[in-house]
Amino acid sequence: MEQVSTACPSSDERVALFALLLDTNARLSRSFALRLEENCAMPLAWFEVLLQLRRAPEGRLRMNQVAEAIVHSTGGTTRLIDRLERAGLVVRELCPTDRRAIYVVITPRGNVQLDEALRVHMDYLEEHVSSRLTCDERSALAGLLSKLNEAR
Amino acid sequence: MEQVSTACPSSDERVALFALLLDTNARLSRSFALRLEENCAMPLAWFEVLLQLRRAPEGRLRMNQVAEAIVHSTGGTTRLIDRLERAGLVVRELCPTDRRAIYVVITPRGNVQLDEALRVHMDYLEEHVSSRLTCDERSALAGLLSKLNEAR
DNA sequence: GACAAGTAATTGCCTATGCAACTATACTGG
DNA sequence: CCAGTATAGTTGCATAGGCAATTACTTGTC
Repeated sequence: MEQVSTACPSSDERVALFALLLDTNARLSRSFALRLEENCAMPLAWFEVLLQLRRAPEGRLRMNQVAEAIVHSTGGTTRLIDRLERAGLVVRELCPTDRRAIYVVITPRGNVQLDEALRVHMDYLEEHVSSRLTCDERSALAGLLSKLNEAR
Repeated sequence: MEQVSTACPSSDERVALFALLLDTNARLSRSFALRLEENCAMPLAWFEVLLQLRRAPEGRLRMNQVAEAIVHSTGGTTRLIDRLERAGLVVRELCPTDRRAIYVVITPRGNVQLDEALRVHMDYLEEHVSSRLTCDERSALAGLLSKLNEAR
């Protein structure tokens, strides 16, 4: 009647779900990152930053907001933005009301590159997402991920 | 009638879904990795390897299977297994029928540590998954992720 | 207004990991 | 059986990223 130990949790349904999430994410990001690198010579992290900047209401974010948005440490974000700035895709701007803060702003060149990357992204999504999930399934998935992702 | 450019895809529903997947994964793995490190002094990658080994039918996997299972390069996997072996959690075993191949096998010590890590994992899942998704929602999510994750 | 505590960003240092080159072994067709 | 090709794993090298310490600024308290 009794299982190996604490009811053998390695086959628990939630353990499997967590593993599946990691796995799905790893495979999709990996294959998309590869395609993005091949077609646009752009690392996935750059794409994430540029996308977050475009989505931001003011079209700009502060360093710590970038870090939060892409789930990086602030230290890592500093260097990531260094690289993006060196590539001319973003610029740092001082904040007039708080001299500690720095805004990250996308440049025209950054916008062009993001548009290009988004075209590649749409093709990728067509192949890897639209072909596997219907529109209803996609919105169901989005809803579930949102719930799972809720801050406490 | 016409949008900014290719129909402004940065707000496309699928783009958002992809971003949400990255984000959810990043937040959950980060917070779980932190907890695992605090409570078991075990990196998330070690946990993934040990879990995959326990799930494997024979209780062992070859190097390339480990790499595939955890979505790492083979080079990265070599060194990851180096570290796990140095910590005494797995051992490498020669394959009698193919002298190129190497089996990775979990040790008793590895099993003990994995059990401990699984307890921490279950607590984590209780807090972060069970509290946000019902059982039905979890299985719906698993189904959707599986479809999305399907190899072509 | 001065001091303590809090916050934003950067930096030093370290580790993990990817890619490509390499070695060793296995398979395949003549 | 040999040559050529494919496969398994490891290594050199380079880079991205985390953590903790640091600097600079701000806010709150008296």
